[in-house]
Amino acid sequence: MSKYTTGELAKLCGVTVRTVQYYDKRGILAPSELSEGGRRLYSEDDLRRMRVICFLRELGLSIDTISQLLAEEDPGSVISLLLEQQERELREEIGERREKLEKLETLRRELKSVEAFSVESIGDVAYTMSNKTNLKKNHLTMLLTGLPVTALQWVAIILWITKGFWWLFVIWALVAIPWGVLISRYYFTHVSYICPQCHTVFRPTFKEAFFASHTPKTRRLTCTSCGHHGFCVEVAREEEKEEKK
Amino acid sequence: MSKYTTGELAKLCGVTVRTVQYYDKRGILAPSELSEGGRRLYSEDDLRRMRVICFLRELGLSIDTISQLLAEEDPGSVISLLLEQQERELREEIGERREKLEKLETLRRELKSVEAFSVESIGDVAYTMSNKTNLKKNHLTMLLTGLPVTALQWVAIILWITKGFWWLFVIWALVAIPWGVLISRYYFTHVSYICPQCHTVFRPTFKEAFFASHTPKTRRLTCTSCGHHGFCVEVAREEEKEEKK
DNA sequence: TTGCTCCTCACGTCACGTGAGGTGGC
DNA sequence: TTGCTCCTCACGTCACGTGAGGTGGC
Repeated sequence: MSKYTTGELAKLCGVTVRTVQYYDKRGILAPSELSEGGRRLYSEDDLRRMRVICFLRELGLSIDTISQLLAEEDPGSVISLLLEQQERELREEIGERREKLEKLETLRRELKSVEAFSVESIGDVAYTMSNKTNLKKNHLTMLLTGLPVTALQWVAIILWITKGFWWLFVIWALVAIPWGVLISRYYFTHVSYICPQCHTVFRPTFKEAFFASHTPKTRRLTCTSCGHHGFCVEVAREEEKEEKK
Repeated sequence: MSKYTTGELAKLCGVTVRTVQYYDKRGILAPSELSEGGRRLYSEDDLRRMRVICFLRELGLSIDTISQLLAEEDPGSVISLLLEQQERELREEIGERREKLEKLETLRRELKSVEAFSVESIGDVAYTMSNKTNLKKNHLTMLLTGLPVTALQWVAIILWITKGFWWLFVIWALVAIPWGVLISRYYFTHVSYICPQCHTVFRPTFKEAFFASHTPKTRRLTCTSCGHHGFCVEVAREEEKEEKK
């Protein structure tokens, strides 16, 4: 019956000597014998137990869980539960990491388009990312309410060309122009802009926003906080809260 | 210019007061002002910085990485690298967890078929899992070397039936029987068995193994270590090492 | 005055790793 | 005697959380 020293056991199980000592300290694997000099001596049975412990650790079970399992008088009844729980936890962790990965990729993509980079730019991107769904909702509303007007426009144009009903187009224009103003007014009360200079979220005047040149995500505006003039990123406006003094 | 207390800042960023205090201690976000009573007061700029920190933490960046990033005089040049590195790490972690999940599922499946469950059964399953590829290699070898003999068998049978060449079948038998013995001998020198009683890996005699009843993964044998008789799980034999006294 | 919030200090978490200073065993 | 391995003790890692005992500010 050969006995193993701490180092031998460690090598056989692919861990360090400190890990073996630590498992002893944690009471999860005590050596079955001690030499006169106080050195740990492990038996064949100890080795088997150590291998089980290392295997379970590789699966991510905590030392507490393992010691609970080893102390159980009927391990068969709980092992399944513990393993299932561990599987659930791993699945959750994978999900979390996937979300983080997606956010990281978005962040990296968005940061590429930032011209004047500073640490606060990260905050801007974070802000746009967090309220992206609200902004999308706004855009969808615009699109849906715009559809009937656009349909009317095409009908008017087609009837003008085919039947010569030019007055129908005039009627459309009389409807569409006030409608455009109204819907824009509604829209601009539901979005704000981030100044790339001072990183404040501000609301431009309706007139400036309405006539400003823009891209799908930005609009050339003057910051009401620092006076900077340039393209500002559009975000959904936070719902109003009563102002604290 | 309103100022935020520790608690307000914490609430606005969705963290605890202790986290805010900890970030101060780590030198990553010092309050821009202290009250006469020694309480931390955070400015609007501090809030923005805190939001950036929290966002980066949500992505899994370490505080050291973040503080390195914030201290950089030109963060734009390193942010991309740091984010990519974080993505790599996340991908690695996802891979690790996937592997663990697979192992866990295999373990759970295998444990269901164990009749006399004890903690050491986990060790047995771990052992069979770790040398599964070697065992598969053995089985593949058997299959490939068996193919020509099987082919010959079918040819002999068909010619016997269609042409009446019964002597061809006799020749086949004269080749096949010694071949079967030889290949079996080869096979049994490359596998071992785990005793479900004492969990030792042992080698049965050729004769016992050859005539023993078996399933695809097990064989009914007598353990050379504890004398237990029953179905033992087949595993690939470890390569020989010189024995230590 | 009474809650509430905030303060610091020290220790705990988790599974070890590191370093120091000493010693057993071949 | 000389390396090598092992021993214990104390402290570090990481990002906080917990609890104690005290205090500022409304």
